[in-house]
Amino acid sequence: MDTLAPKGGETPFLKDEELRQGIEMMFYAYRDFTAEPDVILTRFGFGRAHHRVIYFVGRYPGMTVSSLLGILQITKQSLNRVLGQLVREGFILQKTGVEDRRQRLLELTDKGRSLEMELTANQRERFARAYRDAGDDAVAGFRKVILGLMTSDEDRDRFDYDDDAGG
Amino acid sequence: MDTLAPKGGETPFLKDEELRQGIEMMFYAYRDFTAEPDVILTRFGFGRAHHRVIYFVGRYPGMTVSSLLGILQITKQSLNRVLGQLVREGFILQKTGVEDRRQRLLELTDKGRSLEMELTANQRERFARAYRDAGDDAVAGFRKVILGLMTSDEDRDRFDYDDDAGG
DNA sequence: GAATTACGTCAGCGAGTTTGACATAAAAAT
DNA sequence: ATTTTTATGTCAAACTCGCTGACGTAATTC
Repeated sequence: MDTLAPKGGETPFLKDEELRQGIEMMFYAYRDFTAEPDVILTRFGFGRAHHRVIYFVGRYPGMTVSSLLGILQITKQSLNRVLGQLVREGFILQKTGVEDRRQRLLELTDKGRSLEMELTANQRERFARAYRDAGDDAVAGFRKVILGLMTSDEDRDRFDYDDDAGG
Repeated sequence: MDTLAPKGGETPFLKDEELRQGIEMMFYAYRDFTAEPDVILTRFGFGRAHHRVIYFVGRYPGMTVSSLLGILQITKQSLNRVLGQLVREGFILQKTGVEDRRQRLLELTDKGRSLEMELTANQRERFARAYRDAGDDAVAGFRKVILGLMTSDEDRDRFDYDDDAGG
């Protein structure tokens, strides 16, 4: 980094600068957040898409293909290439649903759980360090803001958030 | 969403649950954060990579190719296809450096700035809303945590952060 | 019995990344 | 002045990962 200075050094409008910093912080944080798992994944011939599938199946054992599609927001064709690979290679198990036999309930095998743990360990440590260094109040603020960045309440509701909404 | 409940409902270990929520919040927020610009980009036949280039060139006018590579952390071959496209189509201008004539200093054309504004408007609004709803203290906490998620001080130093580090 | 739902699959396309090798021009080092 | 390093660009091949569109099957619902 050499002669780099953000444009508008005289802060003609503080708000814009503040918001742009938000945009950039998201970029840098996400870039670093995914970098190390990506390295592990290449050892298995997998990519980031595999990570996401493994992560969410580990998180919600017995989840359906539909709900996974709803979370990832990709097409079933895109998912199926990745998911099929994980099933064929023994990382994920599909069980026919009991109530609705059309469903294929997904869960990790031991092999899958092992990879999930290795991948997630890094990201957990990253958050543990950031949370510890920032302190509890900062963490509460972080959660408030990042939940506010999401588009849908459906996603926000996955987290126990206490907005002023709760009467 | 149907019968989805995170594994470990009895919170056998609060920490793990807290950290996993962090991981997931990052995923959902980033997914939504990029979704709408992606739609605009397809109108121009561009992708997310073009957005990043346009954004950072707009942010740091006169930046070099090297520093852009340093920020994006991709290979020059990857960058060059995207960057070359943006130059050929008149969104970005390359000027030979004055001090170092090997450098190609990058800046947006009017056309480029116009697209940059359209793309960024959405993300700025998203942050404006999230920041406003969360309040100043929460924003300060958000910044602390998300800066802590980054790997390098070099990136943290792009932001005016007041950690206890500043003796 | 017909319509809908959950899931899968074949085929093709394109963006975006990678590695590796090579080329040119300018600057820096000797 | 020559050599080495730096900044940038380019050719080629491969792979991930998303997309659209079409079609198929089994199970459920109407």
